[in-house]
Amino acid sequence: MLHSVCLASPLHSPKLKASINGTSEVPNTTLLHHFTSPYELKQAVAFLIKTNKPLSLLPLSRVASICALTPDFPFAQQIFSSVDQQEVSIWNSCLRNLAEGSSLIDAIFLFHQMRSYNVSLDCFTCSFVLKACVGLRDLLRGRIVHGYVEKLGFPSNLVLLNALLHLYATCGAMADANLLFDKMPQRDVVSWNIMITQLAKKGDVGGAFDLFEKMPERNLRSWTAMITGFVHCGKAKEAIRLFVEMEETGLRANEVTVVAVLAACADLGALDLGRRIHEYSNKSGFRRNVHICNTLIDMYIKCGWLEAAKAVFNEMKERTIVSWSAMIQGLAIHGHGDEALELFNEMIKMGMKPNEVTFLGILHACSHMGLINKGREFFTSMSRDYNISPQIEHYGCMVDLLSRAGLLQDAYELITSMPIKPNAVVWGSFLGGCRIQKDVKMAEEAIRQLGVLDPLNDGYYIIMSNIYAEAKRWDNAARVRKLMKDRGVKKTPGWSSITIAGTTHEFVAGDDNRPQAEQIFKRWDELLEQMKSKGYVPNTSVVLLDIEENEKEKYVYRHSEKLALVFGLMNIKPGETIRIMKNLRVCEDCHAAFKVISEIVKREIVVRDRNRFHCFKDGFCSCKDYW
DNA sequence: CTAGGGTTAG
Repeated sequence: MLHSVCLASPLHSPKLKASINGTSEVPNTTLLHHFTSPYELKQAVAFLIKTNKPLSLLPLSRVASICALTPDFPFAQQIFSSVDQQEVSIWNSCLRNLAEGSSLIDAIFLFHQMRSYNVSLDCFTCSFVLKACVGLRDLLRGRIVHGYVEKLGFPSNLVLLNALLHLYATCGAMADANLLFDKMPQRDVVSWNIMITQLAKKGDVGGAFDLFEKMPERNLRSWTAMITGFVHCGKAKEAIRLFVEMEETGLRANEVTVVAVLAACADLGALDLGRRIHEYSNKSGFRRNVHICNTLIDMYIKCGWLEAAKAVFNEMKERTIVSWSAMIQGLAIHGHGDEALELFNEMIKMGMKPNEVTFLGILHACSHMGLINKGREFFTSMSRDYNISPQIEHYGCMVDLLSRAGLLQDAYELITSMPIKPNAVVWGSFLGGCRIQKDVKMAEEAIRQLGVLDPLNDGYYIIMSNIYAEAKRWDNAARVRKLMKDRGVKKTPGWSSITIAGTTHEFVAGDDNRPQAEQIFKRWDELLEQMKSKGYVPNTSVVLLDIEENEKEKYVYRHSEKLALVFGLMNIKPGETIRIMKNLRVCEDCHAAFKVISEIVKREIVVRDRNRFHCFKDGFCSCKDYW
């Protein structure tokens, strides 16, 4: 009886026997579970046939994964036909592994194998292969799968439609995405979330918010997507506002929400909220989440609290390249380039492989310390030793490094010989160097290029006119300002802000129209006396107007960062660090003044400008006056 | 427990 069953089973199908012909060795039974190639699989099958055992003893998912991408696909099919499980589901789980791993191309290939060997596909097959298409941004292949979805008869499966929506939106085919979204027979919260995320990613945060307001129901992911969207589009304040609103609805932030809100805090320099979120995160058990830790590092760095960033970094059990790069970059912009380089060495020792961002931080560190040769070495080393070819940003850093250090000729040669077309940032760095070196001729070359590359950016005109003014070439300075006016370029108003007890106070230059304005001016006058006795002399060269010297002094005394500082001295209790943010670069006179003031008032003053941090303490600045 | 959406450093 047993014998006849065996005869009837596909075990003894002639085809299968034929296909394992040539395997003469009798395999070890361990091969039944540990075969790693179709060849070994065939030995295992031969063994089973010879010993009259069922093929179902084979681990089927292993059979599938070994044959999936080979010409032995039909061999696996024959095995599956003898077992009590749907063939398609075995291939599907294999497909899923590929699509969720790093072999997306293989997932696509397996899909085509399944097609050509007539496996009857189901929704899951389509779903998994769509995931691979999205990961590969392979819109064309995705459209083909879309065709199958229609043809196979599940065109109204909501999960699949959402996967297709995701595909179109992610691959930039917003027209298709919109069309699909509009004609979907029904939508759920996932459909809306996909649209919101992708619109915001494309910069259409207004469109995203429209949908967010319109959607019938929102879940935590909807809020998170919208908060992330605002942050991504540079609207950190809106992100925070939305987060507060979300909390009011009673929803609790998860890890991803926390990352989004921390990123908003980093942008705004909102240390108080950042600390609150940090506490919340710890209380919620997110302490070990690497994304969160990395974002915390960035947040503390951008809020000017380097020590807190270090503490988070040091406590991390596992670090990724992002953790290291964020910390290195943070040390660099805080003026601790030496520590940044040490950290880089430590990282290399630990076997961590640097990437292009890591080198950006390193070059930054060298640039801010004037380490020309070290910078050059790293620049060479990155492609030679780490196989990372420099991007435009790295060239920008090098041009900054060289020109800032006075090597304008070298910088110019680098610009004209670089294999990528120099952009405005590169020429802008060069122009900045020209200003430090007071090289009018080179600056004129830079501004010529910038007039084409980025004619509406006010910063470059200001620097140029500054260079002329410092050379006392008032006519030329005026000409640049007129050029600006003719081209309709508006000067970005400078502002400084300081946060006291959760309220942010913004100052613009000459601000006399606010409460406490009189007291601020009075306190400034007192300070000025002390400053002068310590040798402070106003540096009026930063004033671009051709006016009387004492008029110029009045201008510099009312710079926004000075007003913010005095306001802070009056309202923040003694001993506490004063943190100021500025949207432009800190001016030279303010820089000199802050050094003296830090000594007089015996407090630490941290200023975040648009490029870096200045930490003033005991009469010195962490940038060592090289910025 | 075979499927779809939100995350970090420049």
